[in-house]
Amino acid sequence: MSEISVLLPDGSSRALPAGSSIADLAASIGSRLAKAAVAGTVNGAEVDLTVPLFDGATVSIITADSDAGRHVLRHSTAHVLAQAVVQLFDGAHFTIGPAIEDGFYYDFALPNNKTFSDDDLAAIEKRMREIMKANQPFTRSEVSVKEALAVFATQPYKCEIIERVTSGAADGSDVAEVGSSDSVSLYRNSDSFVDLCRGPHVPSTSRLGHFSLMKVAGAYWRGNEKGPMLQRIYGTAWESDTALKEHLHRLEEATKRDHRRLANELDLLSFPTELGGGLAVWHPKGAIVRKLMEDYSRQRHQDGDYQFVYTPHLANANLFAKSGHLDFYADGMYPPMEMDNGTYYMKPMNCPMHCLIFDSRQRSYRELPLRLFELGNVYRYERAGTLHGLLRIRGFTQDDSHIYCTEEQMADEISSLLDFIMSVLRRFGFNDFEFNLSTRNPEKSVGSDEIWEKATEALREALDRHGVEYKIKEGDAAFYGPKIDIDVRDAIGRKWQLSTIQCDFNLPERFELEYIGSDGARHRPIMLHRALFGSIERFFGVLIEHYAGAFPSWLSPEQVRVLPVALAHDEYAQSVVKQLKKAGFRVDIDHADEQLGKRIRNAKTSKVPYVLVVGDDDIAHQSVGVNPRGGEVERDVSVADFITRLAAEVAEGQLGDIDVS
RNA sequence: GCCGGGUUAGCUCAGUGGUAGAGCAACGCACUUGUAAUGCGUAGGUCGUGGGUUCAAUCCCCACACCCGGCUCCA
Repeated sequence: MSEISVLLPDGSSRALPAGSSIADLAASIGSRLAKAAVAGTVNGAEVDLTVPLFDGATVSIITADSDAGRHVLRHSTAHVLAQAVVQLFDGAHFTIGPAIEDGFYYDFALPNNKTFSDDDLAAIEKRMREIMKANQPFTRSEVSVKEALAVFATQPYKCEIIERVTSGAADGSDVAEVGSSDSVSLYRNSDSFVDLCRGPHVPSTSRLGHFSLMKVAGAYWRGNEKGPMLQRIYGTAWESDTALKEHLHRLEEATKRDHRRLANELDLLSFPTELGGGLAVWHPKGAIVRKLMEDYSRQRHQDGDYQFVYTPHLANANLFAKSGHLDFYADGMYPPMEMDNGTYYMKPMNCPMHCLIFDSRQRSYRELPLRLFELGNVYRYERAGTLHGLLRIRGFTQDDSHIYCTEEQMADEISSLLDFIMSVLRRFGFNDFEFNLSTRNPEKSVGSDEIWEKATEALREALDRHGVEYKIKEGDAAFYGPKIDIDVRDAIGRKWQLSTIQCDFNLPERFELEYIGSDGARHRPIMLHRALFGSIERFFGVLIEHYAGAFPSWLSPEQVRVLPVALAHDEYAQSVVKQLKKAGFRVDIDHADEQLGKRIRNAKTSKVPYVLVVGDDDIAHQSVGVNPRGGEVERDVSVADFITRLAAEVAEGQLGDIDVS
């Protein structure tokens, strides 16, 4: 019997009978591996477990509990979803169904523009489980384009995909479905169901099952809002029931820290219907946190040689015509107000006004870099369906700065900005940063090749100088210049885009900004836009979710709550409150008209960092019982001691306990 | 803006073609309590807004506002 030898990822080689597959290889290594294997790679390409191996191949086994393995499970589950829908809904057209983070989706078009209901979802899930129980093998085949078009004669979307791929017009999503060669690969898992797919897939439907259909939503075909609206079914799928349960549990935890829910529960702010969509009012407790955020921001900007400016909320339309924003973004601005002396708009950004300040007198190179800073209120008419609590809002406040500098100063300025940004974000408990460099989109940009090259290089240099890793987002820049975006990860690992540094070659041009150089000649400055929080509102929303509402003591609206054990201790409690207030803390008293346990509970659910309980012993010793959020009770702490400790914690910006449960 | 689902007491939510209920919160009384829910009682709602169908609408239909989940968009 002839043998072949294959190379494994650890560098070892393994002999197998000729004709062996990856499944055979896995079985020869161990039964657990065989059970966990869902696909493999041969010379780097992902393939099905059943593919026969050849002598000298480099082979790896993809197991269900790896990222690649889960991807295969999810994609295969998506196929079964399509199969179930096609079986249950006569005349349904199926389109594409990729694996995504944590799961998969599949897009369908139902006859007569029908839509799926929750009951439908339950029925579909039931059918999927039947298909999985039936243990149908996924069988791959390659057919010609002509044959494929015949197979999918009743599926117009599939035909469109096939035609796009073969005509070379395909994009990434098409290729994932089909592959990109002259032939088309199909996966058939019963006589009644076949789908276009590049694969790989699990060997049979019985390998699936730890999944759940999550929700149904509308989605445009090809993401084109002028195209047809399809019905998208989202699901999640995992390698085990345990993993599935953990995922569902994570979703529940994320719901608990939803900033809209917590903002309401903690009485921070609200979105009154009477105000209109996307507009918030800040209640006293939210306003305290906001003020602390703003105070901190102002202090840091003052230390960083920024100059503070103020500009109005309204401007004559001429200003936005000059800046070019009216041409590009009129739809996203609140409608114009016609006045006696012209047309006015709410400002959707502060930059044009800062340019006016720069241009208000002649500028010297000696003034550069000139850093103008404003907590600027702007209004953008975000489309109704896009509003999302504080994260997408119509009236908001940017911690906005525009820095005017020379080309030579650009790299240093950007580099120190990166330090500045990270230092500020760390104060708010963010330590995990990701950087993205967005480069020019040649189809949609202003400015010379030379200046784009220079600016992109300056951004790149600043990133390199910090030794941080970054992703390039090709063509993702604004039309006026390249940018760096900074994402942070929160306490439960979710990613948020917060800060941005953008180069702008457009506004200095349009406003004809100039400074006098050391050579006595006029030069055009480079303009940098940058925001650290992005918007105060959005940042606050992210902070609420990051801390799950349990703000660190320096930010907490109520830092201490004092509870007298009984009425007799009220006077002493008041004196403790007085001392704490004198020390500058935000403190409340909760009188003894309810049981102590109840009042402790109330304080805990309000997420107050420190509960102080005072009774007879404390009056005798001038002490307090300290019950810290997320910590152990400590009795007989002297008031002076507690003040010293809390003062140190607040001053050092100790970030308290981040609830990562 | 598009596709779905919603809007009932301060909050979280039940419910019905014959004008409504729970828990928590509020208020009152009793209890005076040493570390996460004391007991009893009281009050509180034009059932999002405006039309329509009906003898009768919180419930069915239409429009609008706002919210939620997605899509698209995000200077």
